[in-house]
Amino acid sequence: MPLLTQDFYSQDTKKVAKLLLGKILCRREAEGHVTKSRIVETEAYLGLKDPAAHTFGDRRTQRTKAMYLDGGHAYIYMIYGMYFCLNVVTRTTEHPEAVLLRAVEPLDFVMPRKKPSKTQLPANGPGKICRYLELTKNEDGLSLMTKKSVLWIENAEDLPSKEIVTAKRIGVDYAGDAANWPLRFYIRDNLHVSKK
DNA sequence: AGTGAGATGGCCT
DNA sequence: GGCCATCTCACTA
Repeated sequence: MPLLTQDFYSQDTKKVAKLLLGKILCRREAEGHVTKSRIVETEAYLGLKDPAAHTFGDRRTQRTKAMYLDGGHAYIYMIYGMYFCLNVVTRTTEHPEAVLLRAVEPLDFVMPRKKPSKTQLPANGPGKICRYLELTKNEDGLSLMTKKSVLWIENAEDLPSKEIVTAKRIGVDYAGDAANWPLRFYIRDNLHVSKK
């Protein structure tokens, strides 16, 4: 499958967040093997005018530098001192916006016969994605638009809109009314979506 | 099944 | 010093 290009990532952030559902996140391991996962849950962060976004009010800091790159780069930051979260930067340098990846479905996943264990559902949360794919600050700012990178996203067929559920974002209660904005998207009935 | 605390560090005022 | 775009485990019942 072809990679998603600059044109794709430059679009409206909310649109990109929806379109990313079902697309294939690819991670090249140290040995050259490529781990592939399907994106099943995302959240849009609308930059300058979004109180929940790190770039709210145009705050340019060391941490948010990658958000000011063109669309199609990774923004990875540390949270709670021990986890990392992976975002896809959208739009252009004047619009520091991004899509948080909240959950992916490992493509070699096999439905267990009995009860699923925690280790069989390893990437159903933003911190768990980075733990699963071993992503850290080292990968912050990397391009997602070339296979020469260690991280990229391949295209896949767009999902029908009835398979997409829209909801409030998680963990942003501090952001006032913005906490209620419908900017979280996930694939209906997908087993790998993060739990409430 | 539901609640609560602790881990742990960088960023921001 | 306080607050996080989180996760896990221990505790109640």
